[in-house]
Amino acid sequence: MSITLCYDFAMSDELDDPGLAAWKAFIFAHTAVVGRIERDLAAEGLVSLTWYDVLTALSGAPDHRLRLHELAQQVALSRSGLTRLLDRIEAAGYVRREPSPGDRRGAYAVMTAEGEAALLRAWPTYARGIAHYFSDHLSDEEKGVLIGALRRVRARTLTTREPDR
Amino acid sequence: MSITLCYDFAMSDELDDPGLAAWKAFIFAHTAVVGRIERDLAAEGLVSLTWYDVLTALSGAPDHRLRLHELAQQVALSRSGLTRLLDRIEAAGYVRREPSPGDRRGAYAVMTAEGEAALLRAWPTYARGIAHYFSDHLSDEEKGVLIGALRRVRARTLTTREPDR
DNA sequence: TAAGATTGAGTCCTCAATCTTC
DNA sequence: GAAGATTGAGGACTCAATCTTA
Repeated sequence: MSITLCYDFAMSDELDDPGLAAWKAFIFAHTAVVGRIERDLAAEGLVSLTWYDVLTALSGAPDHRLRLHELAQQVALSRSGLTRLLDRIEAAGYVRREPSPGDRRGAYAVMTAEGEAALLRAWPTYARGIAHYFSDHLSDEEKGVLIGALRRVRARTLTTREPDR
Repeated sequence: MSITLCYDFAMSDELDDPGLAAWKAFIFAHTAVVGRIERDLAAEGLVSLTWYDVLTALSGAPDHRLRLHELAQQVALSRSGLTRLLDRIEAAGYVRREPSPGDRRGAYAVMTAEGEAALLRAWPTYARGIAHYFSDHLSDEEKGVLIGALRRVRARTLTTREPDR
């Protein structure tokens, strides 16, 4: 992940100084906080953030099941990446694959009871990490600004469709 | 990287709702924007963000050189991770290793002229990405809040020393 | 032909063990 | 023994090619 950046080079025409400073603060903070939370989870033998994401996506889906390609999109992984990730999570017993009734090409990932239990086990240390490393250091006003600004940023970059890949 | 999260579980004692919403906005935005910038750089055959970080760290260091363990820390990589990364960047001709005069155990990474050129080539598309996907969508006030809040978050999580690893 | 999923090859990271020098 | 760096083994991701079904 990006830690350091650019810069004593000529500034870009399109990018101003506060814009660059905000970007640096953004990625530096991300690296620090996510790294710390990952290590806390690992230290207690809990599921990693990636596994957490998969289980959460399933947890929020109807019947706790999702088509593999939908799941891949939700966790921002390539299809093949998801295939292998799911192999590991399935081997751990937290999900199982089920054939799709209507379309014999496809499959569903379904969360098991063990998966739900793993999610619940991990949540307290995850929540503690978010609080201790992140939200405890923000005022209510700052939280509001972050929510508004960063949701907008995400929405705009997702809708700025690229050439297609 | 973490895309999705927790929750319709019981909230944590320590984590309030706006805190969680801010966290989600934060990591969702990061995934979207960084992913997009990485793809833009790759599409033009430029150095990845990781290589960029290494070259930038060297660019900002006295004499364009840094001890390997210092460099590892600056780019948030393990020592072995940095060793291998540097192998690749060195093979590309962007850095070279030099023995440390005072301490024969250690080595310096030194940026070459080619490395500096690669940095300069990548900067325009990187800057454009930061502007288009991130800072163009923020008001001046929001930039100010992000800078203040996220610098504080990073500083606190870096100083909250952990058991040591 | 195309869509869903998997496999093969290759990249890039980590931890633990090792080698060298302090 | 400890610090700096590398190596071995393995985990986890990507793109491109493949297989199956639509």
